[in-house]
Amino acid sequence: MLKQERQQRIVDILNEEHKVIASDLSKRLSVSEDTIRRDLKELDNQGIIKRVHSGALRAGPPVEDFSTRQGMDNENKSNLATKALNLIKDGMVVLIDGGTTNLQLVHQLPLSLKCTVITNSPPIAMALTNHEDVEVIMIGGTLFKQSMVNLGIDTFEALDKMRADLYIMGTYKIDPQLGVSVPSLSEALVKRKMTSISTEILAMVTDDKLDTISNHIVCPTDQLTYLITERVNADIKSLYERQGITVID
Amino acid sequence: MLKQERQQRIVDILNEEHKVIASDLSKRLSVSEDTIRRDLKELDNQGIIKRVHSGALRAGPPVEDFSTRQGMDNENKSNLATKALNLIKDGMVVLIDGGTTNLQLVHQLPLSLKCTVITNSPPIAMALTNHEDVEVIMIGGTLFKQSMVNLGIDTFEALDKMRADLYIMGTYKIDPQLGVSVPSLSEALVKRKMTSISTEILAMVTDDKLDTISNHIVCPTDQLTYLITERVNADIKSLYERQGITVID
DNA sequence: TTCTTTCTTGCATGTTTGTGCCTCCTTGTG
DNA sequence: CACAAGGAGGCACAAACATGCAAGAAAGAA
Repeated sequence: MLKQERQQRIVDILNEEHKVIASDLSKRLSVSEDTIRRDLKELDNQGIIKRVHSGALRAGPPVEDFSTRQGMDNENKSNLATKALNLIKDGMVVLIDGGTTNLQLVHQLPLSLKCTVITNSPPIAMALTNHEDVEVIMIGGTLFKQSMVNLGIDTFEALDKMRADLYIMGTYKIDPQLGVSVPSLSEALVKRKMTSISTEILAMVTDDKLDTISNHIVCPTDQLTYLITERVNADIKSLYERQGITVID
Repeated sequence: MLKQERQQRIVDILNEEHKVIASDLSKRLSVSEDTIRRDLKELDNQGIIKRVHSGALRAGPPVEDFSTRQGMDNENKSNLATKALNLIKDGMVVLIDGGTTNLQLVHQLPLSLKCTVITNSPPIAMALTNHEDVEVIMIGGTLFKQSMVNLGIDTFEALDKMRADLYIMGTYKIDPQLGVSVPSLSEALVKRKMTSISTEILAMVTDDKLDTISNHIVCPTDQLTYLITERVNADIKSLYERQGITVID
C-alpha cells in the first residue's frame, strides 16, 4: 500500500469514527506503529488532523468550533438550508450574514453557482473558497466573536454603499407580533441596515426559535419575504402568511 | 509500443484502478522501470497524474490555492513564527495580512495576549476566536480566494483611517536590492498601503523565498524593521543588516 | 537509398525515501 | 510516586529514484 493511500485511509477512518488510536491503526493497516506515528505527525503538520497522545482527532475547520458552541442541531439546520437552495439563482447579489444555519446553506450551494455574495461573516466567506464563480465581498468591522460577524460603524457605512437582491438573515428569535430580535444592539443595527438595502428577505428558523423574543428588535415580521421552518402546523403558518410572507416548510 | 500509446495506457489503468505501482506497470507493459518512471514523471509534469513514491495516484484539482499551500512546509513556517512571538506585546495595535506563515504565528499567540489585531484575512480573524482579550478589526473588500485576503478599493479606503504599531507582512518574494514583491497588483497596492500606516514592519521568509522576485514591487527592503529567516548565513544577514534591518534567525 | 540528427530506451552509478527496530525520554493514570 | 503506554530520534536496509551514458530506433534531408 502506498504511503499517500494509507494516509488517505487514516483521514477517511477519522472522518468516519471521529478519533483514531495509533496502535489500532497499526493493526488495521498492517504497518508498524512507528509508521502510523509518522503518518499522524505528517498529517498533523499539514493541519489535516489533530494529533493527540496515543492517536488523533479531527481537525475540523475552525468553522466547526463556532458552530459547535452554538449547539449541534446541525441536521435540522441542514434540512432547512436545503429548502432555501432554489431561491438562489445565477446572477443574483445575495447578502448573507452570520449564523450556523446560514453556514449550512453555504456549504450546500452548488459549485457551479455564479453570483455575488456579500457577507460580514468570515466563516461564510471562507466556506465559499471553492466556488470559483462566486464573487465574495466581505464587509469589514469589529469582529464579534460570539456570532463570528463583523459589526460596528465601519460595517454600517460599507453596507450603505451596497444593494442586494436577497438577504439571508441569520435568525435568533422570531415572534409573529414583535418581529425578529437579537440579543445585542450592534447586531440589531447591522441587521436592520441589511434589511433596508435588500429587495427580498429570507429567514430560516428552527422550531425552538419560533415565538420567542430577545432584547433588540431588528424588524417587524411583515418585512420578511420568505420564512423557512421545520414543520407545517397550519395555525402558525397562516399567522405568518397573513402578513404577506411566503412560508416554506 | 509507442511512448504516447504507453502513456495513454497508464492513464487508462490509473483511471480504472485509482493507483498504479511503477514496478507493476513495468511488467505489465514490458518496459524497464526507468521508462515507466520517466512516463510517470512526464504525466505528473503535465498535471495529468499525481506522482508519489513507488507509483502514482489520480490527480486532484489542479490549482495550488490557499488550502494547498496551507499544507506545505508547516514545520519551517511554524518555527519562523515562534521567533516573532516576542515582538508582539500587550497593548499594541498589530496589522496582520494573509499568508500561511502569518496564520501559523496567530495560532501560536498566547491566549492571554491583550491587543488589537487589524486584518484583511478571514482565516487570521477566525484563528483569533478564542483570544478573549484580542480585539479583531476586519478590513473588508473583495475576497481574493487564492490568498484568502480582502482586496480592492474598500480595503484601501478602510486602511486609510487606521494606524498600526506593527505590520506583519505576508511575504511572497524578497530580494535585497529590489525589495518585497507579490504576483498580483491589487495585493501589492494593499500591502503598500499597509506599509505606509505602520510604525514598524516585520517580514518572515522561508529560505526559498530569499533572493527571489515577483511581478509587483511592494516596497524596498530598507523599509522593513525586522526580518525573520530560517538560517544564519552571515553574508545574507549582513546584506540586509546594512540596510538597517534587524535580522532575527 | 544513405547519412545525419533527434528521440527513446535500458543500464550503471550514486542518492533518497520509507519502513522497522532499538534505545531513551515523556505522558497519563492509578 | 511508580509504572505502563506512547513518543522522539537514530540506525540500518531494501526499494525506489535521479542522472549520465551509450546503443538503438525514428525521422528527415541530401
